[in-house]
Amino acid sequence: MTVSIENFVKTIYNQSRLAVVDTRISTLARLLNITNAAATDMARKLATKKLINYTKYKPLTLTSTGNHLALNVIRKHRLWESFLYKTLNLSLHEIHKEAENLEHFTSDFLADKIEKYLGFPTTDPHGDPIPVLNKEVEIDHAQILLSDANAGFEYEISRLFSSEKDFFDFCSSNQISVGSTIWVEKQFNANKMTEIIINQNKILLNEDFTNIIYVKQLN
Amino acid sequence: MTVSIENFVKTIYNQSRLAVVDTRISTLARLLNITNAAATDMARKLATKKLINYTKYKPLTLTSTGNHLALNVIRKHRLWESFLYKTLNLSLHEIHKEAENLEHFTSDFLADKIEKYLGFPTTDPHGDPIPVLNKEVEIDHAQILLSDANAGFEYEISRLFSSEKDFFDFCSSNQISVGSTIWVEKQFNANKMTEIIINQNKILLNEDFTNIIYVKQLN
DNA sequence: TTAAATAATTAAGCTTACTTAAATATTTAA
DNA sequence: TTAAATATTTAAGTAAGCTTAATTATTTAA
Repeated sequence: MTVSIENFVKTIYNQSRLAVVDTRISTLARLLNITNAAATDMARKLATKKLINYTKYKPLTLTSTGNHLALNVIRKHRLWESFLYKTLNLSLHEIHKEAENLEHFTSDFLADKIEKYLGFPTTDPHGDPIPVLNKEVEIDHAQILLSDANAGFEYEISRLFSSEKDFFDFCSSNQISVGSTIWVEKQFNANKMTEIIINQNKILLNEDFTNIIYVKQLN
Repeated sequence: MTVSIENFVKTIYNQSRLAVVDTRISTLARLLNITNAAATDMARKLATKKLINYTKYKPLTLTSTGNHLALNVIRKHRLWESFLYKTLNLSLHEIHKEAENLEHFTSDFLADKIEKYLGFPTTDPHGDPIPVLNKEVEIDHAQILLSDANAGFEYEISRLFSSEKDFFDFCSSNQISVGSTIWVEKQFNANKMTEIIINQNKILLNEDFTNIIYVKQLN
């Protein structure tokens, strides 16, 4: 499989796991930085390879083979992130950028070695689950979006689901990291903002951020 | 730079460092598993990019830019080998195979981090020197080929210069590794074979092997 | 409910890195 | 020293993964 194909199925997979599923040609094209025409071409090609289900003008879905391929790439991505984070102490954004390249040039053999070295971790440093070969990724039901958290409760940050440098820079300058404890002060439902207190500091987050921060209620 | 270009200049570099320099089109084509026609094409292209000096029908040489590129790729290769060897305990051949892919998708930033993690090593687990950015690789004059060693002396193995699985399998099953001590029993000059004693075992090596094993005389 | 906006598709073309086949140059050996 | 062998180059063509431009389908908003 080529890098283009791996990135295409990986993007479909990621888009199909969002709260608002969006696997339209134009969305994939935008995320992959290619034209709609190129995305349509690729869709037709991957359909003949039985990696995706494709009906003209309809959103794309992965076949079970395509799903398997996507999970294999994502597994390697998250194992690399974990490995580089542990050994070289890179930042959350740095590990993502490097893993984005390495994921396509990693043998199953090497991925297994890394997995073993790390002690078979279940999540990467962003809190993203690391797929286990031939197993569907399970949803952690104890975990909810910060935008859905209730005011007046304490939560632990469990996942920072992003690949944007700006977001990670914001997180690190506000001590927002996986494992830290926060107090949800107020949900401004009208303007979709959330006020939290972290280490005595009040922060107001808008939905762009509260929709990618996952938390678990404490006690 | 593409993978094809990086591998092309890397191969020229490696061929130009052999005892018998051979950077002819047909040799490069064979080593890169492409046709002579493709190698000629690439030679013409890289000449316009000022990476190589190319005159029709003549052996290829690297420009200083080409040399720099080759060393950068080789540096990443050997840093990866060292890193995977240390952390994951892979074999000499396994680290080579993985590094062969990873070398092309490693940022300078990541290479620097690995180099620092390893404590700025000067050689990789094969004993191959790790180039330092913007410095020419120095030849270790204390080191000679096993084929040039003198009978009746003790040597330390300092480099196993190969990428062949068969060679590394042979080495590991005969306890030949970088750092081990050997006794050179006899040089059969007529048939280009060398008899050595290692851990009380006599082994007869032919020139294919004694021309890629480097040693340093002890005391 | 239909016109306008948006999205998706098709068609034609480009670049990279190859291929095979044919032509030409260089090297080797009788 | 020249004929044969080998090496290199040139020419034409291919597949992947893109592009732009034009066309067609779908969605949205008046």
